[in-house]
Amino acid sequence: MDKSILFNKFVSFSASVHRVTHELTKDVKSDSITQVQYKILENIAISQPVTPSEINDCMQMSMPNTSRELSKLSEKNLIKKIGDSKDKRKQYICLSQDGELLMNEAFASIESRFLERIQNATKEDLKDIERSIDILQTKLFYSNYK
Amino acid sequence: MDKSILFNKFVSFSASVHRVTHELTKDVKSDSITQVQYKILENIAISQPVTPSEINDCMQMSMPNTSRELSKLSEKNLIKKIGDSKDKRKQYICLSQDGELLMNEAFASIESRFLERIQNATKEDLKDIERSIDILQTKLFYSNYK
DNA sequence: CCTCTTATTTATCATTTGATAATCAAATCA
DNA sequence: TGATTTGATTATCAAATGATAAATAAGAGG
Repeated sequence: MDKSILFNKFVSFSASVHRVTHELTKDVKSDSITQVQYKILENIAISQPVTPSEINDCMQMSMPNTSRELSKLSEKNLIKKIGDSKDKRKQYICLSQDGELLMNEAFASIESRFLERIQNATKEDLKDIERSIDILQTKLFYSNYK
Repeated sequence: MDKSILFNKFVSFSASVHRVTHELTKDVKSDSITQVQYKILENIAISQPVTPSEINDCMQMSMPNTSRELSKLSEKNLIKKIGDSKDKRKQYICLSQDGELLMNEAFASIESRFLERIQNATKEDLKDIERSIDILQTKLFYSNYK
């Protein structure tokens, strides 16, 4: 098996994934927040509660910038900060009610576009898609760190 | 088949793809260019020659901004602009020698990280991966427009 | 030839993002 | 206790990006 060919397929495949996800998520974010802020909210939504440092690591930005964006999200009442009772330096970030609402809407809109995209797929196709996702997720796009 | 479950898998899958490609491509770009400029070069590298408008569509930016970034790449001698002999409004963009060099280095570095990632995969795994990519590319991450 | 459209560029602007240094307060540790 | 480390914030700055209006210049169609 020629791994170079596989690499080429990988390159064009990930380009496709990026293009399609961009298409699906285009304009779903409310105009009141920026792209990074939306990404942060997404991050929080998926794994809340999180500490600013964790967000920081995932998003690969610097602490001062993370902090700044979190403040902005806080001002907009989209997140809540909850102090750790043990270690008073730490905080836990959750979505506020408004934040939950915003993200639910966003996800709903993405899901409906997704369903549109697979509307013509047969039962067989869907099975294939599911299996393929599972395979790639475990064998190629796995995570190194816990 | 529950399409909602599939949607959830899709969400976590595309997050994985983004994370992994980010890992593979992290720091491969030379410091002399910005992130967008690198993306544009990637785009050109894959489908040269391209017109500014085409880049524009793929990258989903506005023409004035595309034009600006192309000029910058031109100043840095990373691309060449070739006029269309028929339609003098059109141009074709290619990588210059320096540009080719830069992108070859980048791709080589990405490829070596990619190979590392699949180094423990068996022949069977590789076959599975390849088939899965093909399936997803045609059935899920297909392109709508030509 | 005159208009209309297309492909691109120039100029300008506000906003977002990234990076750095300095500060603060709480925890840890010697 | 005093020094150091950790988690987070504030302030500031330069650079990158995005958006808009306006200009240019060449095709296309009547």
